[in-house]
Amino acid sequence: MEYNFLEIEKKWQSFWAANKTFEVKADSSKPKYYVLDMFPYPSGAGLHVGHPLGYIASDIYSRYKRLKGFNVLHPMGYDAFGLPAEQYAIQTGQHPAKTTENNINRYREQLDRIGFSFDWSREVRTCEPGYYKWTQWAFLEMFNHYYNNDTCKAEPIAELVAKFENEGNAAINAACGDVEKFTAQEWKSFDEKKQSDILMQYRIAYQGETAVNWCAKLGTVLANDEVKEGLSVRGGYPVEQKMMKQWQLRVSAYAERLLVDLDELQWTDSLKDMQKNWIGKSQGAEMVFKVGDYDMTIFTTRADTVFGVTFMVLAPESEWVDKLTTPEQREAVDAYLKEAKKKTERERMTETRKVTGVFTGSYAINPLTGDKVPVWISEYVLAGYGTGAIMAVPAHDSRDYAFAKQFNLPIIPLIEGCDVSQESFDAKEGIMCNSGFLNGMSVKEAIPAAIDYVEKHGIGRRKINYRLRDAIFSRQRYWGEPFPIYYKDGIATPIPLEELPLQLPEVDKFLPTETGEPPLARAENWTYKGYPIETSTMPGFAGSSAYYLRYMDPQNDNALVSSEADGYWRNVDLYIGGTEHATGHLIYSRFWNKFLFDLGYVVEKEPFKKLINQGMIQGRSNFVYRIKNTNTFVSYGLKDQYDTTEIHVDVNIVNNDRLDIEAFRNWMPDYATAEFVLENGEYICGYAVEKMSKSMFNVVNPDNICNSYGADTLRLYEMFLGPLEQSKPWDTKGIDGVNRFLKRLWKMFFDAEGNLAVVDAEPSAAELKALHKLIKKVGDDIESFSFNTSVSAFMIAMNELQDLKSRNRQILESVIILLSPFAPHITEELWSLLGHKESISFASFPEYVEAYTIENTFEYPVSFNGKMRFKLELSKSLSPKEVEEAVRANENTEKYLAGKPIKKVIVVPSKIINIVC
RNA sequence: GCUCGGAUGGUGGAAUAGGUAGACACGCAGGACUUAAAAUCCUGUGGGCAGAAAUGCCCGUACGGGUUCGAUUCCCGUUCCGAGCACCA
Repeated sequence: MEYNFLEIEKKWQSFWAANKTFEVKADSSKPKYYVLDMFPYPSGAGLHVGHPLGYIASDIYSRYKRLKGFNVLHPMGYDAFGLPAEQYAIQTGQHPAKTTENNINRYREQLDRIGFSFDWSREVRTCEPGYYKWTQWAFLEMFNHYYNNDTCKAEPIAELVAKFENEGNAAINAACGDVEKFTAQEWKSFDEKKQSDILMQYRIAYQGETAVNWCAKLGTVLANDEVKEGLSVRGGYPVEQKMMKQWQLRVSAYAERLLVDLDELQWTDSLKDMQKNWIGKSQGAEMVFKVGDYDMTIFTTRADTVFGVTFMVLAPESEWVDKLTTPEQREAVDAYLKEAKKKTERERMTETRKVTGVFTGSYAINPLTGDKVPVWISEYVLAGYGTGAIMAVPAHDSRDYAFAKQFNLPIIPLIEGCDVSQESFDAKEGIMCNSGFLNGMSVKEAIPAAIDYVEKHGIGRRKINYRLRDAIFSRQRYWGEPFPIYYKDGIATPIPLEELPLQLPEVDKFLPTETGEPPLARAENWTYKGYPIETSTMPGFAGSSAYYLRYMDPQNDNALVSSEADGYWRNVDLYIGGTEHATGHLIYSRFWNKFLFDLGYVVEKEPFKKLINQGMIQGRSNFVYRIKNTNTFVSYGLKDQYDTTEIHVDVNIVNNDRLDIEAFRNWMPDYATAEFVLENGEYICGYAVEKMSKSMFNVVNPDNICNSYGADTLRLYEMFLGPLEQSKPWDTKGIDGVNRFLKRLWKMFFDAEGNLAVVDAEPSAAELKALHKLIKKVGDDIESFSFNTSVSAFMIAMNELQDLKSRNRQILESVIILLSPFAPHITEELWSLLGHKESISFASFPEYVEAYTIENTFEYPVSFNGKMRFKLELSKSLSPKEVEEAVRANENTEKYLAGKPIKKVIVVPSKIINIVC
């Protein structure tokens, strides 16, 4: 009987679907386990072999947990809103809903072939109204709440209004924008518009003027994590800074909790570090400098260096710029601002070392020394961080130093013995000098002492700043969730909850209007009760921020998730996905969850307990070498004898770096008449490891692998390739090894005639030892996500059992249970051939019995003075004294010792004996 | 520039409470079966030296030091590669 994987895999995939094998219910009699993959954006290109890596790992873990008796929730869905579908729609006129659906269907076909144990009855798609109703709902909840810094949680905006009516806002400690103080009387005297504007400053989802990343080519603003090196992540188009009024989420209010709660998560340190850096907490002080009649506040982490301030610097966008520019300097300042504005973010970054700036004409008074210092404007100060203004200490900050050198400003060293003639001294160490009452202190003492001093004298206070900015939440695009907001006389007003979802309207074109408004402005009757509805849509991360909650209760029309479902499933126990979401999705999702936690909708304050980042699978590209100006190709080993051009060749027509010459001639018309210079009768290709992409002709499609080797082989091979979290190249040539393993496993169950040949008998000690070694290894490996070494362990165990000619039923049944998470189809088939009616998924993971694996004799390698010499066989573990006697008694070792005395005996239990003589 | 992570045969990779480095697999070489090929099975395979052979010796985990009876593993320094952040005061 042959191992017919095509038939077997099809059979069991249908079986699982028909029997709903992997559908789960909230079942409180069993412990729950929630395994989640980062759901894919269904792109037009389909899946390549790199995509399923994480899904295979999570599937192995899910199937393992089921065998261990857990009620496992393992769902899948699609992150279906997004730019590529819309860009494609603009080019082709096809509706993004249509292309998205086609892509989803293609994805589903590909996923189904790999044999995942997803509960597809819980599938979600972020672009479906039934789903995005809850995205809109969460947005409105954020709109209707503010962040109370005293209680450290989100609270209803209605409660805030009540406080305003009673006592004004003087005593309110909330995360908010710039708001003037007002009394209860004043609040009541404000008109509706003014009150609305004030409340907007407090809302968690709010509309505000801010510097945004504007991408002209995409026609939309982007969040910080959607921009890399001044270019948009999607498309790679230039991005510029622009002041715009946008919807934002007050993520910054949660900065401290997002930071602190990282401690309890089982995430890798590197990912936690990335989030910590992104949140960027820094402790320092705010200090007030008088400039004429104004009090200008700055933020510093080096309060100790205030005696070395020789100038001040404002960000070009700072509101102080206008106030402090003197008439004489007005022209120069305007010219500078105009230049600065013209630059894209990209240009600013590449010119990072170029020092630019302009003097405002005003002077500030150093509050400690009383010195008069000039106030400058420069791009190196950021408007969005701190107060947008700094005190410059050129002796101890390299950026201030560069500026001072450029514009010839004084530099005062503050640390004994430091040399600031060539560069600044940035380290926080040394003894203070030139610093009044701080003289003689170490820097570590001086920082708090300086802050204490300014606090006592009312010139400043302790302050913590975060780099984490509020998330820009609107996009001027079509293919996203519409905002459930309309403008009643210019006042942003929510559409009532019971009227959600607000469905995405049809438009004639997916482009901005002639007047530059977003595509939704093209929709007919895009109004609510006659008032205009918001025309921006929500960004990609909106729909992916709470999808893990929706899987718990996907059909619920009355709540995002019922409290019963949430109370049972709680949060994700294991989350697997790429590291590229470290500062985007994984921050937003944590924020979103904490907000819902504050409101009592969810019971856990963190969404993802354990997180594994699977590495990327890279492509292994092949090259041919064309002799310049000819159509002749020279083999890899001979290419240096010619002047050649390296050309990518499709890896599918290369086998083991040998080019299939006929296939190459047929590959592209240009090569039909190609000539070859061969070595040993073959054309050898060069290779390189690169990103898997169409343009490099190194894409390997999982469907092809399933057709020629089967899904079980694909699954095993992807795991066998290397550690899960490491990036590694795909190379199809190694796949024969795991395929051979499965074929040999299959053969173990049958005799030469093809009949099932399993023996019912008591297993031998040797068989039990091989099995229990495997149980231990596989169990430990799965728990630690070392799937590559467990695949090896299966191969080793099978070799051992083959040597023993084992056909023992008990042993083989246990082996296939162990293997079933990795290779579910072949093991289901064998399980059923062995007479089991139920799916192998309902079997139990075999118990490990240590007694079977214990050795009766110990073979100790014996080393003398560290050099390995002999092996010594002992019947049991011995003490050093007993070992010394055994060594003396042994012919070999005594020969080496030749009567010399033994100084010391070191015994490393069950590993090695070292004799020092 | 700052913060992390990594470097082991021709290839992917095993092995860390420090204890026989190179498991397992690919590739390669040789052999069996076959008219032949595929498939399958067996043997060998880090480098060097000696030997007819069994075998023995030396060198080897990016490089240079250190701790230790003993280091791929721990510590210090260097080089190279990868990822993230990027004027965050």
